[in-house]
Amino acid sequence: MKNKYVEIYHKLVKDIHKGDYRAGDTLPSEHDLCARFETSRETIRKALNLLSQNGYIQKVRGKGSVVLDRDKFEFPVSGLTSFKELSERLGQSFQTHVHELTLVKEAEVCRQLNCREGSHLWKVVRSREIGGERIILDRDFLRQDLVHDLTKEIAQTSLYQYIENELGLDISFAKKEIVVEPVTAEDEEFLDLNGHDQVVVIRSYVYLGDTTALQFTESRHRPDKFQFVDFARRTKV
Amino acid sequence: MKNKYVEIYHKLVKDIHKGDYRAGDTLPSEHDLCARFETSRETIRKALNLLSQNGYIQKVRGKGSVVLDRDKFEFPVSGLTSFKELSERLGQSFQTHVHELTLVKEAEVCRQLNCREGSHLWKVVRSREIGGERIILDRDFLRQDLVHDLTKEIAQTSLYQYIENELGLDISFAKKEIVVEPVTAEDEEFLDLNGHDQVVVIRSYVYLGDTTALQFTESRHRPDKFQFVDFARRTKV
DNA sequence: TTGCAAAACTTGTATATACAAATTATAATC
DNA sequence: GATTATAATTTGTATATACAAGTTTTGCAA
Repeated sequence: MKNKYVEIYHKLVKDIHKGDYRAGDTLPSEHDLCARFETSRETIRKALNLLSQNGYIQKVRGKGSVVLDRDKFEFPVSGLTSFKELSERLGQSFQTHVHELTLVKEAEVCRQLNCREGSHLWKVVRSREIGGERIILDRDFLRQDLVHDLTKEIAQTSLYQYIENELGLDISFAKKEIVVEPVTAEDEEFLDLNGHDQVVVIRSYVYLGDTTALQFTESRHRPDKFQFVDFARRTKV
Repeated sequence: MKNKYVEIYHKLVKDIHKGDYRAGDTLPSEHDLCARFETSRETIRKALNLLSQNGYIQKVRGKGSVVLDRDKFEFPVSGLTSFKELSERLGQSFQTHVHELTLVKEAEVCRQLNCREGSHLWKVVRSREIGGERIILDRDFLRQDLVHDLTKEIAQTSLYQYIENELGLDISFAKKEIVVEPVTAEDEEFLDLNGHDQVVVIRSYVYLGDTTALQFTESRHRPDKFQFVDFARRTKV
């Protein structure tokens, strides 16, 4: 909360969620916002660009910044969101079971994370229980040279929170892939599959701000409980 | 191609694809790019921000703009990409079958597109054949007050191209949802399901630059041929 | 009242400057 | 040679100005 334009962004997001501005309304003009926040127009425009990128507003030249209806996609699986953040938004009772927490050497994963083939990786296998059913199986591989110590308690609460807040690592971006695959023996062991013979698999490579790879994650979801919601802007060719 | 910073963005994208800059390299500094393109630093920074948003580079303070490895996610299903653009990238033989092209009144869809309940909608049902198999079923609803005329030929080639280039409508953003659902009778009729009893469903609402809703699309994919690849930046809380 | 033109307003682009913060290269010192 | 301090390089933030382009409002004239 040190940058002025990020602060203004958060303030405006809060105002929209509060209902001060409703879908279809226009925000105050950039000029007015300059006066209100006592700052320059470029700073206001940086804040508005953040709102635009995250699907809160659509800027229309000559008109203003029109507030969009985000209700329908208030499922933030889109960005880089942790299971804990997701569950909290859902408001449902959830539970994490840690099935494995070991140091391994996986040459293939090492190669994809750009670390030495002989180096150690944390392997974490967790199932996620929501509403009494185990519907998500997470398999994580983390570079041990970046995350030295890891406990069952941390794996049970929030990996991301530990990595970002405790270790101070700067998680910055991820590449992810979503596909559908047949269930494995491990899926059958740790999930309540309810007769399903396929799972939705989200594979992610997570990177730090200095572009070093940190983590590979495979998140396996029971199909009937899976939903991915996204806001996408058309990239003009 | 009128804006300077968009032009610079395209030039740099082309250079990266050409191999002038490889993954791990740093681009020339902002100062150097100013000199090369004979422009101001802010203009260069706008171009670099586009590269960053689209996953081409990661900016590191004090260091420079590091080129990322986009090879693994060169599947542009992520943005707002049409089937035609997708197929061309895949380089495979593809074919579109138009099964239905009618004017209908669907109160439910009208409501979600924010148009009068009585107004007409184009309903387009198409199957997509790739490599000899019909694996995608697209069901489109378009507002007829915005797209007056529609022919089978247009539906067979590219709706987006017609809408953007011929009609001059400015497609700007979309909300989309990805879920897995059981197959319907229509799926069985128009798709080569190959024994699958579930399909991946992508529902999208497409909007114009002035925030008016244009289109609702339901794209149903055979699970084994479905892949969604995404680049996501962590939105700092 | 109606219609048109002008003005005012709003966002978009381009440029310039100053300083902060992080990294890297250089030089000096031990 | 190794370490440390300094300088140079590079990106980040904040501010300011000027003009372009699209929309809305105003006001004048018929």
